[in-house]
Amino acid sequence: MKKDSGEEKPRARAPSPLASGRQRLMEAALQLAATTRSLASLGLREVARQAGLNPNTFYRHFADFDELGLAVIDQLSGQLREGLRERRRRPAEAGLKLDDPADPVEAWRKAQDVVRESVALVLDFVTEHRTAYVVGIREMHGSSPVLRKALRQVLDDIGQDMTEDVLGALQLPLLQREDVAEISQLVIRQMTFFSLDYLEHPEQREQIRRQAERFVLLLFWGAIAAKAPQELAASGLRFPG
Amino acid sequence: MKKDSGEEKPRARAPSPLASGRQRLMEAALQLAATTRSLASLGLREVARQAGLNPNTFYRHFADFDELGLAVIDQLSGQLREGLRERRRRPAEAGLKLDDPADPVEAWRKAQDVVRESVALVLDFVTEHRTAYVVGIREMHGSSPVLRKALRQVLDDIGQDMTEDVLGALQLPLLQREDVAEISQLVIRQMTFFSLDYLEHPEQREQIRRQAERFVLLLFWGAIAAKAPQELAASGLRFPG
DNA sequence: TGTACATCAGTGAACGCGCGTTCACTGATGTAC
DNA sequence: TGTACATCAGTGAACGCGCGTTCACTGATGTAC
Repeated sequence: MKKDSGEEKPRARAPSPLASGRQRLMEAALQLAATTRSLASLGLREVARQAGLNPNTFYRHFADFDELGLAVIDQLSGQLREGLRERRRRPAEAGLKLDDPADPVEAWRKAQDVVRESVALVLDFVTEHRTAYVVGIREMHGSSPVLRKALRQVLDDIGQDMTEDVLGALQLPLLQREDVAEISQLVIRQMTFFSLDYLEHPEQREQIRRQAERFVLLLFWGAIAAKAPQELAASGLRFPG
Repeated sequence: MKKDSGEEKPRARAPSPLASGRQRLMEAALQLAATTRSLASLGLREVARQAGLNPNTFYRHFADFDELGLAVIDQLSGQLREGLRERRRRPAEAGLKLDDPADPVEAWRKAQDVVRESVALVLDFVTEHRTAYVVGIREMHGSSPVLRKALRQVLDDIGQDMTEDVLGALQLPLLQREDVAEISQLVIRQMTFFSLDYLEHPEQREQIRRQAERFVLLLFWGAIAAKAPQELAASGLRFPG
């Protein structure tokens, strides 16, 4: 024996064919959920057919249909959040210092650039991962409490990532972490609407992109003005547009 | 003959049993959609069973299942929008005049009251019409393009109602109609999240209510501060909270 | 007014079909010794 | 190293069941004349 016996059943096995049956079933389910109905209403045979497999092969990988649904959502969640994280890795922006008397105008212009880049990142991302995104949003409002909760959590996690990003990239001394966190959640949620509009109306993409940017800026502007209207007025900053 | 003949087939018939078969089928579908799956994935026999009718009776009222889906959404849309309209009818509030040097503080306090009442109205409404609301939001993100479009339209219509309300109840000389319309759409969309949170977490209702109020105020504050930071600072208004 | 007819919601039986699930089997691959 | 065995993804046939849909029928009610 190579190892002490009795610990646990040897489980290590070569992953072998990378596009395994399990993966093919999950991709088939995602594809069908995006184009036909909700995940929960898909049929076992329907999914197996789409994956090019015998209906019974399903049982080699999943005990029942719920298990496949959860596996799909799990993978999809990781894909959404990790995809966004990866895209976001870039040199941190120089800080926006609203209380820096040197050049608040230039600082605010830089903040606008950050917002513009972030909005573009999200919209490009949903375009690239359209299927996963559409299904994710759909199931977030679907009838399965488990999936619903999981996907709400994904959205909140993304909101937390955004909070860290903003705190890292911009120095907004007037806003505290909790203010930024609140705004981040509002922005992430609103972006689900902008994103779906963006996907469904390719001819209005530029307009939707601008609306989204304006919304984000409006919230930050409002939050800063709520904290310190005097300082904002004194800075001489102008809201864009 | 009682009337000139040939005009058109006489169609008038007594509505007879008010809870007619058609209505019972629609209510059964709505109930099932709220608790099990999406409208599109319901079965004809399933709905008939829930309605206490023979499966064939379905064909007396609808050609196919899509027709029932549309009828349900139609009724639901009217219920949502009309319900909100009816609740809103009340004496118009006295105006908020930010440029009125007399007492902008008092005017802003009144605006806060309006926001508070409006948010409460929406949250009470969704609690009361929970089934219709949940299904509506679900189908707005569902897989049927027809239903999706119809429900987005409902949301936009409600946004327009809100725009008229705000323009009627508050006098915000710094904001133009298009500004208010933009904010209204953002608020209505964000309220779908607040509303679902509100329904699903009864123990956090007061907190969610406050978050929603704060969001609305933040947007208006931001829009005013974007247009006229100097005037806002000069007015001496303080953002609540 | 009566009478014959059309309309319409609803019923029950029957159909063919696709579904989820079970069973017995194959063939490839990793593991024990 | 060879050999026997366990594991596992995948197959094909078969099952009983609920589905959507069709057909022929009923009984109530409104309309024509």
